[in-house]
Amino acid sequence: MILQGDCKLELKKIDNESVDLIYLDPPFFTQKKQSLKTRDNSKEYSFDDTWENISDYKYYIQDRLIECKRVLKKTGNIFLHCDRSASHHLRIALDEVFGIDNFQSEIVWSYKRWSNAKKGLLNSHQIIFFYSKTGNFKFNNIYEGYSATTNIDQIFQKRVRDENGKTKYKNNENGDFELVAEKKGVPLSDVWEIPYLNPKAKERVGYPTQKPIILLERIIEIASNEGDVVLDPFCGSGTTLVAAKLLNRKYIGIDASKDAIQLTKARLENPIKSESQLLQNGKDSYLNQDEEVIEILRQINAVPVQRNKGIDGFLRLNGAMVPIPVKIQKGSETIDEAIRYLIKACQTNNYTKKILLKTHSRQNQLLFELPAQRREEGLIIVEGIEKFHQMEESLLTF
Amino acid sequence: MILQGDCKLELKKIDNESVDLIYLDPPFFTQKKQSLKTRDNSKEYSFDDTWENISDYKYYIQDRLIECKRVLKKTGNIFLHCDRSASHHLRIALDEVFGIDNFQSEIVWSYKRWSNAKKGLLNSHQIIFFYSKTGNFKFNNIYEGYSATTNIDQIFQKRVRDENGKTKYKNNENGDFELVAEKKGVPLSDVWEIPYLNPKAKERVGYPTQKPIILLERIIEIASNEGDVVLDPFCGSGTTLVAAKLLNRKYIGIDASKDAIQLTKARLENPIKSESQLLQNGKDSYLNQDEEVIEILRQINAVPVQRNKGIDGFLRLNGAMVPIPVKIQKGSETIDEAIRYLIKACQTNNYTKKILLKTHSRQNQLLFELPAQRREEGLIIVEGIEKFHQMEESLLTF
DNA sequence: TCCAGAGATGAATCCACCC
DNA sequence: GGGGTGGATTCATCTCTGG
Repeated sequence: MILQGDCKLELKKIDNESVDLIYLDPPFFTQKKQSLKTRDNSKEYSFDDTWENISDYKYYIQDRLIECKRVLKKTGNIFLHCDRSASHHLRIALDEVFGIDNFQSEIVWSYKRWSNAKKGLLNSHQIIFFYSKTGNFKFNNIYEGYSATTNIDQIFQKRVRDENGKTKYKNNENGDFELVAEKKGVPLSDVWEIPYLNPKAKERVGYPTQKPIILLERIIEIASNEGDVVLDPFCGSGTTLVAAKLLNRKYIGIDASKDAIQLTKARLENPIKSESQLLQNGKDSYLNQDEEVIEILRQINAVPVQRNKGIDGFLRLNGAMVPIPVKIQKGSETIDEAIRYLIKACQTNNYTKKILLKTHSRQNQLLFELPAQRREEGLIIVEGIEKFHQMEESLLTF
Repeated sequence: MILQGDCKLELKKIDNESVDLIYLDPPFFTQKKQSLKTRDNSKEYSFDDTWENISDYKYYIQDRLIECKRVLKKTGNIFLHCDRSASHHLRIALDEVFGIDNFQSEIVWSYKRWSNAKKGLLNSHQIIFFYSKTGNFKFNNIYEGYSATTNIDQIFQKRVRDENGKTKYKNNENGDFELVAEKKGVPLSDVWEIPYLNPKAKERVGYPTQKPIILLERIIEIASNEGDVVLDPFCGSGTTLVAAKLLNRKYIGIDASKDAIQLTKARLENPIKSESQLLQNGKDSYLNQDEEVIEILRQINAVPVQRNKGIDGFLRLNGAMVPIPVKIQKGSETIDEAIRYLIKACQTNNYTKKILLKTHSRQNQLLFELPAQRREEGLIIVEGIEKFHQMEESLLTF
């Protein structure tokens, strides 16, 4: 079900205690108008969310939270996605409406993001508060694997308390240990590292602040079951509803904007979910350099580059990375091959210099001479790390 | 300088605008008395922190924050380490004392922790608020390496705006790109993954809520310079002061407890910092299993175990891990060697069963027969994955 | 001195194309 | 066709300028 209008009014159409899970991503407390055009410039979505002051904003949210509480079942849960500038006020509103005792978690959604020139730390997380309606709330535990540093042997051992009341692992009269029957794994943490929705992702529909489907899926999975009713009173582009549909939950979405409603309906008919390489393979799958190369790069104080066969790193000058690419000749490469890879990788970027660090020479390469054409292209061959350090100053001019 | 007493009074002894950096880890808002004994039970540190209600607590903190603001230089910074149950109230106190505009960051300190049986998400982060006294605050940018997925070639390119005002990378008449001079790296994020101080770390002095030195070092590095004055009005075991000393900052510590002051003084004379393997080598260094083994474990639905030469995993029954260790015979191991490793790894834990999955047999092992003694010890040799699946039901009884 | 709006920023990561 | 890599796109941005 999708409703258009202010959720304060629209929520009144929903029965008492009929919803299992609510996710809200309310407008932020900003003092300026936000807008963003879609990629093809066909549409402009904007928020005209200006409140006089923070307490107006708090009341605005609180009013709607009260309605949310009414429609929520006794076993229901609510997740409030917060704005960094007002999260503390929102939590106070939640405390007042749902009660301090029903606070369950402060979830940190952490991600990597393109940076900006801001003075200070790069802002790369958002907060989601998780409250329940009562102490008897639905929750599906998800377990993850143990950390590689965990001594898994030990956690199977039963424990006892010593004379001071501290627990220790128990061993029986033979010095052996007694075992517990089973371990389920590590419960899901409240810090979630989920990649930010990439600017180029197909999943993107051109709506500002669009959330990754996988974030909503996780919330829906832990806090509701199949067939349950999921409500999003500020549904925007409809990510929550798409996730709910994919997980076989019923859904109710509300938004004040006609455009948003239209977009949501279209998305529900054809839900697209990005298949993130990063999520599927893990970030380690991108690391393709062997330790030897990393070590040489460290010795010449270069920044390592992954994801590129022709360039292994860039040089550093006064701590900053400068556009002078370096390739380290691999054990399996002849000098000719190494040159070819490096030149190819540089062909569209006209670096004034490119450096090949020779690490070995085979019999048939002793007489190798660098062709004039290559020298013109700025290719410099350095014979080993020691030589590199001798030449370093001249190499770093460009 | 180290002062004993309530910091509200002791702070009055400090001159106006004389401190560069303040870090506070105030007592938490709990309704019960906290206490913890040292490892050898020789001493008991306790907090008698009970406030009637949250607003009493807020005023208690706010009073002290006002004094903090007075002693802080105009270029100074303050970091407030929060308790999860009161962080929102503390931030409101900070807003009131330092001003909303001087809010710089909400830092998330995230760590792995012993799990508990709590229903819901495992609570594994703490919040530190970072406020400055004015807009002109000290800040040392720290840059980190680029993500492995970043296209480093590209970020060296200059850009222009297209007709719609969107930026794109610029190429000149030849189709080549123009380059920017240098890149510094990725600014430090506001989510810090720092291992929790291990209960057995040398660094531990037996004081409750002790923080890792490295956490304090990072704060001190980004927000002050050498020779600056660092103040901790609730210095506890003195971690802040130790970190300040190690980084050549001057320090002032205040604590109400005589024991805490004594401990701090002792620590300052002989600062010990854990050399965490985890921190130095990164968590990937613990992953010592090759992909082949991981793949076999996946096929037999076992939980992989790192950090152990004799046990590669534990079996799973109905999704939960059970205490039946498995070893996968490696390509380089004879069956005898594999048995020896497995038995050795199991010697202190009397697992009723231990399983060796044979993956290959060499000529001289075709006639191998399991000695009776080994069978008594519960060792079962399974010849390959297919065989494992045939026997699975019987293997999983114990 | 303050505020609004223009202009500069900068790396993450998915997509699409190319061997 | 499948792995590799060049390219596109983003900002509930951030900073700076000018009135």
